[in-house]
Amino acid sequence: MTAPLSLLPTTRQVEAKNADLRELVTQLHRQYDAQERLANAAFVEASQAITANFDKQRADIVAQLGTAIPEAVETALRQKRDLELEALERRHQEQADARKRSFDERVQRHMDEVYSYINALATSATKELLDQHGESNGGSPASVSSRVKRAKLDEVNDGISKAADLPSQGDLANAPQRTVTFEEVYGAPDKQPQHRHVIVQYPSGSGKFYILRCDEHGVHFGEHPLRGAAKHLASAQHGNMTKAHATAIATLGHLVVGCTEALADKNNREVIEGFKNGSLKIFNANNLSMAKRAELGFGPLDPPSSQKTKQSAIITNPATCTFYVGSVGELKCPVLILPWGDTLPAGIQGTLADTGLFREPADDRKQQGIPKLPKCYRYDEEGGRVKGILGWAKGYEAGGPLEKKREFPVLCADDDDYRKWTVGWVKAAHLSPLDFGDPASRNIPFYKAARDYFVTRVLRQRAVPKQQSHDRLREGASSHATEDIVMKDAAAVPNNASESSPGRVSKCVPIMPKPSSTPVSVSPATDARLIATQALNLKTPSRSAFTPINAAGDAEPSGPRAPVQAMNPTRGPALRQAWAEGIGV
DNA sequence: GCATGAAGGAACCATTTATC
DNA sequence: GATAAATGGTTCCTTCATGC
Repeated sequence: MTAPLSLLPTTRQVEAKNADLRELVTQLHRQYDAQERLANAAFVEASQAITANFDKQRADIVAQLGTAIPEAVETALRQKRDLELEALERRHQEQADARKRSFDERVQRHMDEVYSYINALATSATKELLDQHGESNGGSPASVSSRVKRAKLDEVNDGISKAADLPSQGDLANAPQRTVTFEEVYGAPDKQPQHRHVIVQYPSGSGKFYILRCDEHGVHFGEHPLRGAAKHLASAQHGNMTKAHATAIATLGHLVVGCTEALADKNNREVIEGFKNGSLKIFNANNLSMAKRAELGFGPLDPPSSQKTKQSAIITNPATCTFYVGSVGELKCPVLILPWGDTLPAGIQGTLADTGLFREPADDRKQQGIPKLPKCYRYDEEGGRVKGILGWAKGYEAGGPLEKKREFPVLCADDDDYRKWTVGWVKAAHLSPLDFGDPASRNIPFYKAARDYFVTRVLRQRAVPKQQSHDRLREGASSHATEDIVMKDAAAVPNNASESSPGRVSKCVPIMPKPSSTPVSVSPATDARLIATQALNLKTPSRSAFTPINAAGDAEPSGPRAPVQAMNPTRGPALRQAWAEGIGV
């Protein structure tokens, strides 16, 4: 029995070296996490500063001029802001990548160094052990007590596995990479721990004590931490790992240094009593809201597996004046992302406000069938009336926890006749790219109408200077009467007597053809209202500007939408309901 | 054969989120 | 604001392996 004991100094050396590594890696982790939190906070702050600067410059100009800000200036300011935001985001990402690379390299360098050291020790000690038994047993390794040899080799390998983080070799998987002192767990008179934990001895009678917590997800466990941790590992957050207690220790265990059975009992009595009488709470970041999680430095909850693919492709920053596919289940149609201000680049004269998407917050939108304004924006309001979008609301900014829940103003290509298209809001999760050059895109409903619109109206606007575009639209009133579009401001136009359902206003606001008799006005918005008002007095097709096209089922007025249904017989109430649910219109 | 411990399933509860 | 759905932690139970 003397030979195996000769390995003990080696084991101690291995464990000492391994402990050093664990401490080092823990420190590196802490430094890295702190750096990330600071960098993220700085990024959010810088984003908000850019947006605030944009708002301020815009407000200053308006104050100086005393009139509405010129479109060219507005566009220039917006482009400048967008460029600054893009540059900021790019720098932030590059710096984050660099920090991660540096961290990984430092950890790997230390682990390689320790692994080489331990490997050399293990090789040397094992050779020495075998040599000793070879001398006393005629050189036959088989004569060595396999149990003793196995135990001692395991001891050595245990150290190796800790250093090399290879928890796949049976008992070796129990080796944790983290340590914590008993004082840190139990607390000291001058420093109480932020969270109290039950200490478990694992394996039973081994003299090794652990607390279990998941730092990655901010999850702490209650009276039965082993079972709680095992269940947590078996959840989707950890890829449905096994519920094995050894895995729980190896993955979430923190070895409590300086703990004895008596100390563990003392700690556990107090903690369990605290849990029972309510004086101690079990912290679980999974039970916090997304905003609170972000505030505390935890990432968003992993989406359900069924949503992972979908969410990974969420478009949170779609290009304006570009067609995407808006999808609700298997129902799709092209949608054109509208600019926040001037909608001329999208081929629509006027501004986003002229579309009628904004209504007074105080009015009863729900009763009138108009959707609530998305919460993702800060709105420019005057006298309770929304005039436009100022920027992203808190949490929805780039990199914010709610970025994926953004909604965007769109023109829905839901008819072959673009003059019957509607405007509404579409969620980021329901957007996907639309490639007009992809033959597969031809299967998307109204693909051709969208493509024609894009070529004849959007690209046309890009090809001519802005002022000319406005002039062209106005001049076109005579020569392209049925081609040009102005937005009808639903808020400004009274319900026409011809409405089949007075008081029921569409969730979507259709765009209207510009009549040839339209007078040229100074303000595009005013122009749009005038035209729209007159348009309602014209003998337009049976479809009215305020047709509740998304009204579900039997509630839908039969007259106004009938032509569309006749053109697209597949568009029944279910489809419209799906759209109403999906694009928030 | 019995006792014990571990693994895993299922029910229950708490919480968040989405929808109406 | 109410409700349903989804998710995760806790608890209880059954099954199985192991040691005596």
